[in-house]
Amino acid sequence: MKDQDAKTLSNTKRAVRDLRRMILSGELAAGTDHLESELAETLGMSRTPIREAALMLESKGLLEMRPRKGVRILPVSSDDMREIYDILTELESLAAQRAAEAGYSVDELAVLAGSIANMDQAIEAEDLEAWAEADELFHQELVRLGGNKRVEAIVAMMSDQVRRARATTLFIRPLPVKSNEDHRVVFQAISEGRPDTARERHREHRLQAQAMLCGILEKHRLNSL
Amino acid sequence: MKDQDAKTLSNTKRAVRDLRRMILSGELAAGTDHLESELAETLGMSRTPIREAALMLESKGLLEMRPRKGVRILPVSSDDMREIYDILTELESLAAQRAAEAGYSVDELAVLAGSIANMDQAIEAEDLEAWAEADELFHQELVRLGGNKRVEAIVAMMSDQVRRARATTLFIRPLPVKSNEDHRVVFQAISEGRPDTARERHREHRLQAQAMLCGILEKHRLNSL
DNA sequence: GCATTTATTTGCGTATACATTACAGAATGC
DNA sequence: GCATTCTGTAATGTATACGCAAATAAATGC
Repeated sequence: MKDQDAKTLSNTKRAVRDLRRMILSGELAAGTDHLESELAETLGMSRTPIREAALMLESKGLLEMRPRKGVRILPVSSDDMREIYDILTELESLAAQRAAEAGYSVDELAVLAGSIANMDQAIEAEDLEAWAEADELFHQELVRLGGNKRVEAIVAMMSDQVRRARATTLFIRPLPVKSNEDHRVVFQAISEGRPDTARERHREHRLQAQAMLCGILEKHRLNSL
Repeated sequence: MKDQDAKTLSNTKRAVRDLRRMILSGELAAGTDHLESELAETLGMSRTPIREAALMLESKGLLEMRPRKGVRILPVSSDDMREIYDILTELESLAAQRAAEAGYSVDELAVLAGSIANMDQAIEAEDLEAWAEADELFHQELVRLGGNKRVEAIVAMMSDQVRRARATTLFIRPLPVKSNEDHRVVFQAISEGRPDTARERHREHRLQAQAMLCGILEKHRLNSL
């Protein structure tokens, strides 16, 4: 098991993990305030590791520490979503390009291929949760193949901020059939070593996803997820 | 004055500011280790705010906290530089595009124009320090005009990591005459509202800067700045 | 009754003390 | 002489205590 909970893991790291989990799951709702001492009690530790964890999550953009008001779970507006998707578009396109340039073997592209297969399956079964998970893995793996650790870190950060919003929009948006088509084309370009195509097609893919998502958010007046 | 040192500023914030300053100036050299207690004594405060500051600077990529070894000032290799410039290239190009789309007035572009003028002056006077400062301002203002706070934050972060390296390469590199030409072209495209041109020209500008800088670093075996 | 001032409370920032743990070096067994 | 275990120490991780400043409640003057 990976549950080295009270064991090797420091309290600070546990706090980071647990708080992040609670934020992403909505247990700590966007826009709500929480005293350091409350959180400390909830997680069964003192304020010190809570503060340290909060500091880290603050620089990851998940929350904000305001003197006397407690830590505030940051909501994500549709404007925020535009900002985030703009960044994801640029950096993931770069990753796609670099992955295509790297000339990976079929073997090395196995995870990417697997996630595409899983998305296809999920669509067939109309299992949106499964699709979302596979989609997440596809993008994560794509970025990993891009070979830029900093890009990886930034994309992971942005993805965290997006995750809550996606949970909401997942069941409003149209079935992502077109999306799967895009993934296949990008994959093809990478495996055939065509950087420009990979970059450009992935870019278009992301721009469409952004337009769709922000469109939904604005239409439904979902403004602080 | 902006020196609200012991006054309104908390110790943690002072520590962030001072440590950052010490790292960028080289007073805390890349690759060196420093105990929390040492730093605390140096800055005249207890370990608590030092730890909090270190945590923040860690997530900005300037240092690393390793159990028992102290705080390590992260060196920047030429590979790191490639990663960073790849990101700067993408995000600044986006900013240039967005700035051109925004249709700013001459007035709103004053800072940008001013920094270009300063660079011209600096080149004429062969004052490289002054040129670097104006160049920094140009890029910072460009990103600000792009109107994406997150891009601004990321670029600022990456710029911090680059700064030490530039101090070293500044006097090895050729006089940045071509660079100034590029800035003018990008500025022109922005003021005339031509997003594609702004984006593409700035992209080329950055790619050339990257090639030049990484070339120098590798040639001179400067591998941990 | 309203405004202004004064208490009081509450939560954070920071210092400090303590527990923990990884490493170094000594000591012991073989 | 080598490996192994033991023990001491140094630096971190965490709890706790306390002062202070801000927010709220109470009280006083008008």
